[in-house]
Formats: sequence, structure tokens, C-alpha cells
Amino acid sequence: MDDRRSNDTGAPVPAAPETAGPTARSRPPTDTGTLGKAIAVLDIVASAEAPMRFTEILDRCDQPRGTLHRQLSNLVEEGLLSLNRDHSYSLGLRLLKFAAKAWAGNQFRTIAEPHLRTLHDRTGETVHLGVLRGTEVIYLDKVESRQAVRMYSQIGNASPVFCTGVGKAALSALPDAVLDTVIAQIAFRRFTEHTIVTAADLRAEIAEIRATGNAYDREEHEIGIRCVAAPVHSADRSFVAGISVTGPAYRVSMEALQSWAGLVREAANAIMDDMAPRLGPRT
Amino acid sequence: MDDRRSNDTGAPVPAAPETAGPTARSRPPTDTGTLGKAIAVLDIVASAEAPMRFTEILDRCDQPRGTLHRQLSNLVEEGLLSLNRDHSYSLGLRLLKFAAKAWAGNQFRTIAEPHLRTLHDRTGETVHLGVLRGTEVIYLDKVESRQAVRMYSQIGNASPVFCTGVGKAALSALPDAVLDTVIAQIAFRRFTEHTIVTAADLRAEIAEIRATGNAYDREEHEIGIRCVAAPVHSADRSFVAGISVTGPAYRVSMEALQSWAGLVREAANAIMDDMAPRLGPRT
DNA sequence: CCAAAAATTCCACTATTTGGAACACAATTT
DNA sequence: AAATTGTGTTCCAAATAGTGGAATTTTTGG
Repeated sequence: MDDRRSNDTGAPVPAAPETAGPTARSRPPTDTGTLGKAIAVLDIVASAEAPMRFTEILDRCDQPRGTLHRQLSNLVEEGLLSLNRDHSYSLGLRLLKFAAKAWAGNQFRTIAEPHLRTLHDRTGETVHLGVLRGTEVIYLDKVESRQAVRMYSQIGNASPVFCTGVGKAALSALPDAVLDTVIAQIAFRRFTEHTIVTAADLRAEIAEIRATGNAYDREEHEIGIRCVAAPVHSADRSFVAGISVTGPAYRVSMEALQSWAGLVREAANAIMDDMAPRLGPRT
Repeated sequence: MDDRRSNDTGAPVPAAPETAGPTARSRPPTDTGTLGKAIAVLDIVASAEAPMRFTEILDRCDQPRGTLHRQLSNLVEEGLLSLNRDHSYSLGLRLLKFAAKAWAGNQFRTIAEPHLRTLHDRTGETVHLGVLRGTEVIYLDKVESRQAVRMYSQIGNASPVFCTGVGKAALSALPDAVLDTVIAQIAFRRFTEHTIVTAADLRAEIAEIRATGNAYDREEHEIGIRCVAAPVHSADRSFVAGISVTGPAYRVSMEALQSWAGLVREAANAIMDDMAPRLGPRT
């Protein structure tokens, strides 16, 4: 009998490692030694849209040529990077293999899944599950009817906390002390005319979410996209996430979203109930 | 004008790093230094179904306690692992983020995608795209009608080459010298009564695939599942992959598969045609 | 509450990474 | 065609960062 109790599901609330500023060079001093440096290189390649060439990477990381060359060679050898015939580097296939395992083995996702389906069946719109990681939300799962949209379209993607329903819902579940830290780290940026761009406005919004139990995205991230969300968290709130029902503005009015608010909260509570027994029993 | 020509898509044909034997300890001597050791630890956690505790990991890697502890701490700090409240370790969310980028940015997948859709439209059955990595096939994409099946169900998953259509198709595209090396590394294992379990039989099958241009999976990996596949490769065959049309045996007869063989080859050729101009122009 | 097991910290030793400079290879330019 | 510049690769002494045995703290369970 190999049962393993665990809270799990992701880093608690570590500082956001990067925010990919326009010309962001040298990462914050990683104290993760050699590994940290290698991963920083990996991250540079990951944050570019096109494959990068050696000198290009060299410019973005402040390391000597010889060193960078060895790091890249090691990453390639390990399958984390792939070296193309034109000497450009792109992310390696081994990452996919790791991610597939990470996804399939994620306890939280597994627990939440049936509830996401139920929510989808009841609303008919796309349902998302995302967890908080620093100042980002990472999407863990989604359920939608139309197969047309690409598969990885959301899963694994990271979005800012301050302009997504799931993000704001998750924030609302944080203890005040942690919330302050996270808000201080947010790099606000205007995506649409409705985007919240000040800490004060965000705090006001969070107060309201705490009062009502629901967060809304009123086309704050992308024009034409709206959602209702609700927070999901572990008992001690060391781990926070959110679920949402999302739809296109032309089809989903704010009133429709409000009518689903209860369902979303219900689903979130159901997930937390299922999660509780899996957590460390006490303390 | 930022055009980047690249072959890309994955490690060429590196030795398979692991095959997850039942009680496989110490990995083959990694010469990737500190990084290699850290990734080996990550791999140990990845290859377990349940989250692992410290001592459990300690037993599987031959490293001293102190060392392992620091490696784990670093991996956690980097978000590659996550430390659960009960002291068990599971794969971290950052891997999902990396994988989402790796997938979306993969040139080969992008090129192949429309052809996979066409093939799906013509056959009505599930279409897979997988690339060869050592003695495994890693699935890069899939197109299917029924949304019911879970998203990551295949993508990122690794299957053995010798008992999958895509795998055998890919093998058939390898230069003989490389093929010998790969076959020598295969750890044959019987999955069903139809599984090919000897190198000789596999070679015979590959000869036939080379002659006809199509590979079949005759319920060799899983009873009740059949497919037709065709190889896809770069001009110099340093990169090989395969595509397939898969269906349940009760619905898809061998005759039906044979009737699709031409379509699959057509799609494979179309992908290679689209790929050619993107490769390094000459040599 | 106490004992046993598991996880974490510590620090002298040493293997690995570092990084400057020299080398090879292409693609342009003169 | 020869020279030049821009890139990528290799080398090795010096320095740093990783190692691993043992001691310490925390957690588990009887």
C-alpha cells in the first residue's frame, strides 16, 4: 500500500524569478550555484520567440564566452536545449517529457479535474485552472468544448496576476503579509483600457473579491474576453490557485457571468473539500 | 527582418539517457558535470509515479546525503521541483512553463500542424506526430475529434520505438549505421502477443517499411489499437520523425488502414517539402 | 512522553567551474 | 583570389563551488 499524502502542486509563494522586461540582463543574484546559472541560460533561450544564436545569448547573460559555451553544450547534451544546424539554440524535447509527467502527476490538478468538467457542463463555456507562482498565474488545466483551439494554448502558459480573473482570485486568498510582498513585486502594465494599473486599485478590487467570493475579468487582459473566477487554496493558504469560467464578450454578458458566480464558488469549494483529506492531516 | 533559418525540432539522435529499468540505479556516467547530476536527480523524481521522499531518492542515486540535499534544495529553489508539506518532492510548475514555450516555439511542429489537420479531416481518426529521441518516440502533437481525451494525454509522452507505428516509421528513415546503434540499445519488452521482441524481426519489418513507405502497428503496443504511419525526416536524416493515423481495432480494420496508407505518405511528403526551405540551404 | 527515523546543517577537502586568450572556420569585403 | 571581420570552439592555470562524512535538529509513531 503505497499511499502518499501530500499537499503538493507547486512552489508555495516564491519570489517571481523573472518578469522578462524589455532589455532585462543579468538575473537577480541566484544563489543556486552552477545549476542556477545553467537554468538562467535556459530561461534566456525560453524567453525569446525565435531560436537564439551563440553571440545573441552571450549578450544577454554576463558570462565569458568559454563558460557560456560549456553551459550550452551541457544543456544540449542533457536534452534541455537543442542545437540546430545553423548554430541556433531552441528548447529541447526532454522538457516536454518532464512537463508531461509534471502535469499528469500533479495531485491538485487531478483532484480539480472532475469539478472543472462539471463546471463546464453547467455553463457551456471554457473553464480554467491556474496556480499562483510569484506574480504570475500558471495555467494547469482547461476544459473547453471546441477542439479548434490549439492544445497547449493555455496550459503551462503564464499570465500576470493583476489582469486575470484567476490571478485576482488567487491574490484574494493570500494572507495580508504575503499579499503585500506580491503586490510590491508586480510590474503593472496596461493591456487594455480596463486594465488595473495601480496597486491601490488592485487592493480595492481584492477587498471586494474577499467580500463577495468572486473575481471578474472585465476585458482587462484582452478586449473581448471576460470571466468569473473564484479562489482555491490549501488550509494554511501556503498554496493558492483559482478557477474561472471564460467567454467571449459578444456571447457572455456581465449578467451571465454574475449568474454563474455561485456555480464557480461551489466548484472551488468542492475542490477544497476534496483536497483537505489529502493534506497533511493536522497542524 | 528577423528571419532565422533552422532545422531544429529536437536532439538529433543522442543515446537514450535512461530506460527506467525496474531497479536501475546509478545512471550511465554523465559527463555533463554538476548540471548532469542535478538533472539525473530530477529524472529520478520524474520517473516515479508518486511524489518521493528524501530517503527514497537517496536510495536510487548513489550520492551522499549532504550532496543530495543541496541538489534538491537548488532544484526546488529553481522551481524545477516542488517540496510538499509532507517532505515529498514532485516536479515543479516551472517545467510546464518551459514546455509550453518549447512546444509553441517548435518549428517542426508548426510546419507539420496544418498537414496533420488535413490528414485528420480526410480520415476522421486521430493523427499523431512523434520524433525519435534515442530509443524512444516523443509525441509532439496530436489531432483528434473527441475532446473527451485528456490534453497532455499524449503530447510529451515517450513510447518505445519498436512497438509503435511512428517509432518504426522513424527507424526506417535512419541511415544504416545509426540504425544499428539504435537497435543495439533497444531493450525489447513484450507488451502484447503481437509485439516484436527480437532485433531480427524488427530489421525485417524495417526492410518492408522501407520498401512500401508505410509502417503499421498491429496491436503491438496495446491490444485494440492499430495505426498506419509514415516517416518524416530532414534531408540529411540527422533528424527523423513520423506521423500516424490511429484508431480502435473495432472500428478500424487493417484494410481501412491500408486504404489510408497513401494519404499518410502524402502528408509526410508535404511536411518534408514545407520543411526543406527552412533547413540550412545547402551542404 | 520518549525513542527511532528522517531530514537538515556544518565544514575541511578537492574536484569543477571559471575566464582570458589563442585557435579554427565562415562569410564578407577589398 | 587574398584579406578581413564576425562567430563559434578549444585550452589550461587559478579560483571557486561542490563534495561527503559526521553532528544536529526535526519529525514520526509507538
